[in-house]
Amino acid sequence: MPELPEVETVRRGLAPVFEGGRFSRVEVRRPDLRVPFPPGFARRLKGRSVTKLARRAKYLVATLDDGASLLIHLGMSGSLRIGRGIEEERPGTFHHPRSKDSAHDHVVFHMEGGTRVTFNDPRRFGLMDLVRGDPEASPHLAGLGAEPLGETFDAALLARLFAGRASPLKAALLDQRLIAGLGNIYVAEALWRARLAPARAAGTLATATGRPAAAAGRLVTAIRGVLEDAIAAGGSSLRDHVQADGSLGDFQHAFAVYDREGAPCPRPGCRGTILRTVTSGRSTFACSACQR
DNA sequence: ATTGGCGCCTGAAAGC
DNA sequence: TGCTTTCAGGCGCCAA
Repeated sequence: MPELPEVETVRRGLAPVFEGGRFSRVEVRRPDLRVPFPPGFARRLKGRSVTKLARRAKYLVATLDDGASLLIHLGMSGSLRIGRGIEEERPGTFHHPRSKDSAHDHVVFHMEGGTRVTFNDPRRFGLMDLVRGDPEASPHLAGLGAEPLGETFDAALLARLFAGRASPLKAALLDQRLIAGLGNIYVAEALWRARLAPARAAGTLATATGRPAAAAGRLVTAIRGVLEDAIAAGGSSLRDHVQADGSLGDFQHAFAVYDREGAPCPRPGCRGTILRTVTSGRSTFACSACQR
């Protein structure tokens, strides 16, 4: 759920608070999320300042002034709230509308100056870790594939990654070891934009010599485009979010196929209908007419 | 070595 | 109306 665009939206909302800020105290209200907090988590954060808040795939990476890094993954239902005093607002997250329940406020970062950042995660699929040295070398990030918004992500790279793979495009795109940051929603949207069927073999995007097929270029453009559009929409939802009912962000209204089973395909001239199929127990949405 | 499937976890929605 | 069941999915793990 929080996929790359949602995490980037959260990063942008949180950066003004974290960057240059210092943790006066960190409250950890349970021993674990999806995995245990590392030993001494709260103690090691206390007194540290954040020099930079970055994003890698779906991870937030806060660089600390002692050289360590705080990693935060939102899982499926994680959100971060910024507040001081009684009032709090969310910097823009993908969370459940009524999950404001403080019973799920698992971590509270108290910043010097009085601002609070509260991590809420009803389903506890999120995780936090504290790693020393280069965070890219940490177990969480080391195995991640290409950053889809990075400069090196192009048709040639995609063709190399997918060459020889018999697995469906959908599975290949969801594999974080190949391309990192896409989830079920944006994979569906990107494949629709590229007019590619989810079940098509990933290897068909490369020629026999390993060069990119035309479809590889379309897919790269589609991935970048859908992520950029979603980030732009998430950003715009930030303002609304303050008075918010907890909606996803504007981009949900722009879905072409995701969660639109039975709807007419929105592609001009296409008379197809959006179909929902289930693969590995997961919903897949696509137009059977224009996606090949 | 890849690739598919399961289960974690909770709340919303659908079903009876 | 109220209870029960299903579904959502990121990701680690296991199995074929």
